[in-house]
Amino acid sequence: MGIGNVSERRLAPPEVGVSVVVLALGPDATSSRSRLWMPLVRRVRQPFLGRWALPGGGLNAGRSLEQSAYGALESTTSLHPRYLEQLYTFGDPDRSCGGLPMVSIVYWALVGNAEARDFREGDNVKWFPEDELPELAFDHRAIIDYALWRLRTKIAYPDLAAKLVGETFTLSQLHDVVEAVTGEQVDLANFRRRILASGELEDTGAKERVGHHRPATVYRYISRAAPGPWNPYDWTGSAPDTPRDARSPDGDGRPADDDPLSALMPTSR
Amino acid sequence: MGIGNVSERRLAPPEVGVSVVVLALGPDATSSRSRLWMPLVRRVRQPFLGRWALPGGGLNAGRSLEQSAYGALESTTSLHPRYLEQLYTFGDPDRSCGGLPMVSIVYWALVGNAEARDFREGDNVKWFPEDELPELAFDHRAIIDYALWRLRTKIAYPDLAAKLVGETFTLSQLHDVVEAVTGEQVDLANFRRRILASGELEDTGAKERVGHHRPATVYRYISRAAPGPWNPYDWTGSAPDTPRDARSPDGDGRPADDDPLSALMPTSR
DNA sequence: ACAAAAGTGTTGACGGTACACCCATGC
DNA sequence: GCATGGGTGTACCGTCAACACTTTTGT
Repeated sequence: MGIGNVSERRLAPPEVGVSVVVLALGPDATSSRSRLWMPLVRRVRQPFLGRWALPGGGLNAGRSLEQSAYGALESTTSLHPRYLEQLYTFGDPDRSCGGLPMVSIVYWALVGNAEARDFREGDNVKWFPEDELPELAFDHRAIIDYALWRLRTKIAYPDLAAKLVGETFTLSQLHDVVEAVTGEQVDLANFRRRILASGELEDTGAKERVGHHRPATVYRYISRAAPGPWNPYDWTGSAPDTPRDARSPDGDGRPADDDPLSALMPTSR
Repeated sequence: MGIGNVSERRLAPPEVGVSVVVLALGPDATSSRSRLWMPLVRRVRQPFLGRWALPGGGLNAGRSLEQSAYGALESTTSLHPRYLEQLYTFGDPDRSCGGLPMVSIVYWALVGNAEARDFREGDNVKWFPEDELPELAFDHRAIIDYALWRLRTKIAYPDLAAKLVGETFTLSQLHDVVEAVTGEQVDLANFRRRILASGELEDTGAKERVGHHRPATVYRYISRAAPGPWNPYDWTGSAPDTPRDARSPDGDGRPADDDPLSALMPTSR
């Protein structure tokens, strides 16, 4: 543990870890609408002992960064995200707050309603609504803001909303998610057409009645994965179904600044 | 965060470093057009001794990641990029090739014609055209492919093309850059309109005569950066892109472009 | 019949593409 | 004049927002 004095620390290799910003839909006390919640864990060490922080952990040798993120999330919160993507790597010196230089590879994740129930709440692990966060350790507040920005700019893509809402859903539910995330109103009629035209939704045949009105057809998200050599990991080896949708680098007309990494990562061979 | 709030770090800390994919325009032996070139350095250690690899280095304690990338680039190639952005962090176990676990925080950079002349070529540092790369060390080939993909999908934004071509330029030059990068033909008339309509170009008043024909007006890129400090809650995703320059990090090394990180990085204090 | 949500049709604005056309310059 | 690249005009097409409209359900 005790690694010498300050001057020695500056030369020491930096600490490296992964952190995860996890986002899920939850109730809004007032408006009956949904809003975003995220799990935080209380720190049990210095610095920032007692402060809330993002779930995270060290790198597991022998596992990919993504697997490490998945594992860190599972061990701290027992959550199994439906979506997991690298966000950014932070490593500026002044974020270490006097400690060792600290590099955090941050992922962001979405969990559906079903998965969110796996969550084990405790004194040191709790959900917080996105707009009522406590004081956070390190620069985690800024990281969260960035993750939220990323979600809001990408939520237009059907798959992201689908990850948040769950396995199957009606178009109204999907629509509500988008409105809850962006905070803006979206014309339902046009939303419906756009989404259906994307070809990424499949009619399950089921119908769902919300009120006592006309039932809505229930859809499922289908990944239009490239037929190529795609290796569906299997982050944990234990997760029953963690279908991460494969998105081909160019296969679809998606301009997104998204990652084709899936296809070119060394594992894909 | 990283400082294992849960499981202990089981193994030795991984090696951490930065690497940079540098892209610049250069001549094409045949077609008189331009194509992309990039500098590589020959490894002088195991593993992959003698193989070509991306310029890179370790993290400098007391410096931001971006500054470390900038510094690594300067010390290996003496290049000063006009644009520098974090690309992705690689850390899968099978990229270490039997050595220690290795995490590479990869940046990508653009240098203009003027800056490219600072380059010191040597036996162990050379430019290579993008489509005639030698065998590369580690997974650097895949990393480069990803950086190229990123460039090609983002080149539509005027600022990127401007970084490649230099301080001032004619619309034809800018157009040539885009065609060289994407490999596709772009209607010049429409290109001109689109670019000018973006409001990111400014007429310098100068004219430039290439052949013995009508002189072309010379433009300069002007960043439409929002004046004043951003409100972290203002990102509502409206602005898809906020151009920026990568300047010498002793000013302020700021990250990325399509993201608001610039505003929230700890250094901004 | 009525209310409320599901789902459809229609229109018009806007942005981008294709391509014809005029302008400036040196020979 | 004529060749060459710089620069403009215009018609067309696809996409999407706005919003009126029809359908299906339970009471």
